[in-house]
Amino acid sequence: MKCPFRCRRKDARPGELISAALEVFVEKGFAAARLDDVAAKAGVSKGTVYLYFESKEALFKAVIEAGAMSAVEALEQVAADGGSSASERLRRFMATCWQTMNETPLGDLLKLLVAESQNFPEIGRWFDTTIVRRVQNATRAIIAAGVAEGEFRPVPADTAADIVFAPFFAHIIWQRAFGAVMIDLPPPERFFADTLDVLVHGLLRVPGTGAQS
Amino acid sequence: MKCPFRCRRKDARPGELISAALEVFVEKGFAAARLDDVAAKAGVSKGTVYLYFESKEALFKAVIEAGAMSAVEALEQVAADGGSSASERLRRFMATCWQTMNETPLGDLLKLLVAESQNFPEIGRWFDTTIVRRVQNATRAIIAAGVAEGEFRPVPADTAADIVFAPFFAHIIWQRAFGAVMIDLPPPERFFADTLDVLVHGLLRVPGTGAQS
DNA sequence: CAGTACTGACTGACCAGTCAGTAACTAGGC
DNA sequence: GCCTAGTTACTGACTGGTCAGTCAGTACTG
Repeated sequence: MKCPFRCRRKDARPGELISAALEVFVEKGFAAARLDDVAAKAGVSKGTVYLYFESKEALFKAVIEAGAMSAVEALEQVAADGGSSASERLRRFMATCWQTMNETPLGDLLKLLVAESQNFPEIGRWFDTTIVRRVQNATRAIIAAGVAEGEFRPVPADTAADIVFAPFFAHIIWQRAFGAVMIDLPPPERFFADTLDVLVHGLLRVPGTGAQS
Repeated sequence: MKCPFRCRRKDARPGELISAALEVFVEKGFAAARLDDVAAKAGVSKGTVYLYFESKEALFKAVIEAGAMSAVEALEQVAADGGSSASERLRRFMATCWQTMNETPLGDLLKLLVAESQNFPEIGRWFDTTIVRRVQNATRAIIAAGVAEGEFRPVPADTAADIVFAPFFAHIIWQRAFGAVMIDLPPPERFFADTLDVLVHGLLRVPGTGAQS
């Protein structure tokens, strides 16, 4: 179990390399990231990277897939949730998304994709079908139900879903792009609570009904 | 005036190079952008780039500054606008910001900065003080006034300002990152109108007052 | 013909990707 | 237990391609 130097751990390597690569890619971007840095961060030499991944691009794809898959599992559970009111379901769903974004690498991943998807359109498309559509459809369904039941005022569900998601997306990206420079960003919990409050209030036909905070 | 080939136009070059560079940087990112491509797009050879800019990084900074400055001027005018109600002022201010983002290169610039600011923290800081603070403060002032006059419900002005801005930021970034891949994004005008409607409704103490669309 | 805007072949650095060599483990014979 | 031959995870010096940055030379201008 103790491996001071040059130890052999075939099973652990891919995971270690992927998480090291995620860090470096998020920090530098794909083009500026050096595989020597990734290897060093994972405690191996560059040659080892090529034992487990075909190329830099293959490593990049593996990083995206690994991160996204762990996130999809977390999101999967919430879809089947049949809670009381629409605003209640929306609150719970958004809370889970927010948590997933911040506690899994999905947030970092999103920032990485925003920066790089122009150079990797296939990955952008894959991300769209695997993650974005799923979350979008779930949000739309909740809002559409709320509108149908008369709890929400008659907003177009697809646009409203985008609007609900936007502030959280913005915070995730902004934090990761400028967080180091702009120290006075609001704390995540407060941001989440206040934002959801304004959004739900904006959707409700009878204001004050779905309030919580 | 007509310059078929190898003509001399000292005054026009910097501007041409900057706008060519903006395109290439936005498309590829700083690290992956090649100066040969920038030069070709501007209709000159790579050597010419170095007659007007010290280095690739200097060109990058020039791109940012040129784009941001043209935007600041456009925003400057709106601040001194003393229009009727707070929701009216907010609508007008956001409309100008939205227009500036889409009609000047500021939107492209923002996407570029999101992708690269980790590698250029000074530029991130500069952008923060020159653009972000200004817009943020203007938005906060409008919302704070609306709250003080009782038109808006008592939300924290700083957080509310971030919330108002987020959807537009998100749309700008999303469009530029994934626009080519996801064809069914809402058209900008409709997105703007619907979003502002939900947001203003969410802020108002007496719903329906500040409506327009 | 003097001055200058511009060119494009060249250099040197950097880095993705390779591969001959090494160290760590394993199985089997004693 | 100890040696040994075979296997495999890992290393790091090396290669080849790419590209930022240079500069001697060219073509246009007045």
